[in-house]
Amino acid sequence: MSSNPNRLPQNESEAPKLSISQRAAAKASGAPALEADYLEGLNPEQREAVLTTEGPLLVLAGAGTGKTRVLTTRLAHIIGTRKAWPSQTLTVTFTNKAAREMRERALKLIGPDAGGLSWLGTFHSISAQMLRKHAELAGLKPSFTILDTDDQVRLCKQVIEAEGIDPKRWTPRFLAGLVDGWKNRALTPDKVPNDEAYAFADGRGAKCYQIYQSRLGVLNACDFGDLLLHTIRIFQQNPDLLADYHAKFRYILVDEYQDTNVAQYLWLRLLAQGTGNICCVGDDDQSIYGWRGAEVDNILRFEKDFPGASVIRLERNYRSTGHILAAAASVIDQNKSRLGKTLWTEGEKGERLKVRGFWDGESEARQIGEEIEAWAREKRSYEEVAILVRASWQMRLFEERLILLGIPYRVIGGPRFFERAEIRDAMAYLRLIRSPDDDLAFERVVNQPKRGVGGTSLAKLQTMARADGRPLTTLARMILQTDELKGAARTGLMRFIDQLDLWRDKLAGGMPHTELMEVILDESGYTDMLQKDRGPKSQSRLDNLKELVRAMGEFDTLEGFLQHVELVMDVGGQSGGEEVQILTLHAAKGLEWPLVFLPGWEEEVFPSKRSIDENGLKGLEEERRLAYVGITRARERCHISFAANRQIYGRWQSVLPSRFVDELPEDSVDVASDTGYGAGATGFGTAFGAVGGGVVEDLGTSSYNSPGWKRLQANKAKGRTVSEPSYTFDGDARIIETGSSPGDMAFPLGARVFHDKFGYGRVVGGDGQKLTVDFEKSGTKKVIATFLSTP
DNA sequence: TTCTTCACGCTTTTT
DNA sequence: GCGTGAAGAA
Repeated sequence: MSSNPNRLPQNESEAPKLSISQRAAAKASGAPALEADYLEGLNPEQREAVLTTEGPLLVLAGAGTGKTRVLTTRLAHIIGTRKAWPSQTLTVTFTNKAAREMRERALKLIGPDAGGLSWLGTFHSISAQMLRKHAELAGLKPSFTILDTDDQVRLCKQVIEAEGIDPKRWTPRFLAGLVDGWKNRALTPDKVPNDEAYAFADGRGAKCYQIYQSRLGVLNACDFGDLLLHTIRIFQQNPDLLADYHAKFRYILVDEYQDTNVAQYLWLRLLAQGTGNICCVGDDDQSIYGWRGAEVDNILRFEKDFPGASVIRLERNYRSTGHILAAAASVIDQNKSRLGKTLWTEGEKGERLKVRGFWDGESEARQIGEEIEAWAREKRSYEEVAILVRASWQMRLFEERLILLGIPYRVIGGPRFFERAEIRDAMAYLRLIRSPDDDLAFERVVNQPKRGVGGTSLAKLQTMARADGRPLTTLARMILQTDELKGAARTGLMRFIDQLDLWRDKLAGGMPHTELMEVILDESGYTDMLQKDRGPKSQSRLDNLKELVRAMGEFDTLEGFLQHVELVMDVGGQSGGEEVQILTLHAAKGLEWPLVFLPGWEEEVFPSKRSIDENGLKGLEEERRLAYVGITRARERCHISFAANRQIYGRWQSVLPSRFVDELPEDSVDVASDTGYGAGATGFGTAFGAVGGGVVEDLGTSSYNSPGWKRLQANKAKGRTVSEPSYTFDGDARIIETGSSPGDMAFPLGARVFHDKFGYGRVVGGDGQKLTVDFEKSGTKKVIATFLSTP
């Protein structure tokens, strides 16, 4: 190795050796360390291309093919061969977590002495970094604040009220969503298409957006979208500045390219115009963030967008068994718009996937609980197990079950630390001390805890502030000079302003920011308020505030802490030990487990009804990619399940198996026959038999057009064993709601039934042959259904 | 101003 | 079924 670390090596053999643990082994096998350790499985041309390609490069990396390895290895190679210094590379990810992991892995390869990777981060953090340098070019002060979703919505509310729009008809949340969507597509207020502006308050959409933007300017703030948009505009309007960045960034690397939105694409394209050395890694089949602006088209169009681009396909999977891959492939193959890859493995075919139908969510959870116990009996660990659900409300049943069984588990996701009300309140106090002009923070805590400054006083302040163009704190001081406010409002506001001044002085006087936080919570009465609240949540709120103080201690200054938190809305989570993981499919991207449960595969739950309603085929295909992501998380075993009846928002509903169940390949799937309910048939028939309730619901109307019925017939035609709903009904009676306690019939006691003649009723009895229903209105008990065969 | 009551609506999640 | 949020009551 060269003794002078600052001398640029003349050729690759002189490049610094790589400090990776397996280096010795690699050497023994005669292969250069990098390739042997990290790019195993690529053919020689691909290896060469990943490491040395100049110009645009797209790596299409299927699930489990080592996507991140490709990116880190390329980065390390560029730095290791001194094609660029670390500071001359730009590496972009979507999440802070991904950025952290990338940094760790890259530093392992290039060694910690190689210099900081100061331009490795998320789109937003890198944009913020740039924007703080050139804030004045965007009409901002470098100390601008970054608003989070909550602030955004509140600002939208103000805009709506100021415009005299009915906030019930046109909700602030909706406007915030529209603005967000426009920003994702890099549309400034003047560029919003007319018809879309009409989607809000009869054509006032673009105007509201305009006002929202000018309010942001006054507040010296931007939202997340602005971080990118301002940067893009600065680049467009200042070619010489852009040229500086072109000279600076010799290589650009992008992770998860399929998740980029229009703004991010433009941002990348501007920066890549310099060297053209942009390497994007992604998988079109794993694009699951369309609903927040990701454009799969970006990856589909890559070769057009970046002329002369090379494309590499990584299709060898190192993660899952053959059956799991076959199942995933068979599902994703139904999607029309995809680039197309075929994953393969040299590993075992492994176990077939299990598909099971259950009567309801409880029995599904019960069964999954048993499977996990069996897994543990095989001396395998709980942390190897994950339950992946479509929506977070589905988690509850599993939590309850695992608690009952005493199985340790952890829910991943859930409310973020910095989004909790108490944390946001505390943060608002800090923001107000840092910048007295932060109106949103002022509004948030001026009456929290209660100081007698209620809606009327605040509204008075706001109208005056708006007329005057001055921030709320300034106006509060002015109004206190007059006798505009009386009684509690006046004393409360005065005390608030005085306290703010006092705390600000303490900070200026050198009080550590952690101590200041404690003082604020104490003197403001916030802690008192929580301690007096005997609610079930108040203790955990107090704990959270303690945790906040602890987290603040990791930063030297208040300013450093605030700037970090605005971008990274998360606090370093404790990594779990021996725990089953429960998480959403979205949160599972990028992770893997030996044993994966995929419950709740029911039409309208997964694929989600709303997704299809709102986005049609596009929505459905995204749901299908979600199914693909789910299946490919499994290394060894994968259990898919669905129920016939499910409680959604407290209401019982009959549900049908997801169409994705049908898309699984028969050869790789076992359908269990122990579903218990339904008409008790076997094979795929069981699955659909169990769903008899769903078919029955529509009896007499459109049941023969329902997807469940059609599939039942199709399966019958294929010669599979199917079970048809085997009961006749008196009139047009239909099951509309089922009880939760399964009796020994297909329709448990308590099932709610509707009858054309008698109205609503509940199942009160039955003997496997007959169903007796008590009708609420008429008071008559009547046998309405007779089973042709005993279930 | 604050407390109480009813209506509503409700994916997925990051920055 | 539950939490939020806005309208009415003390």
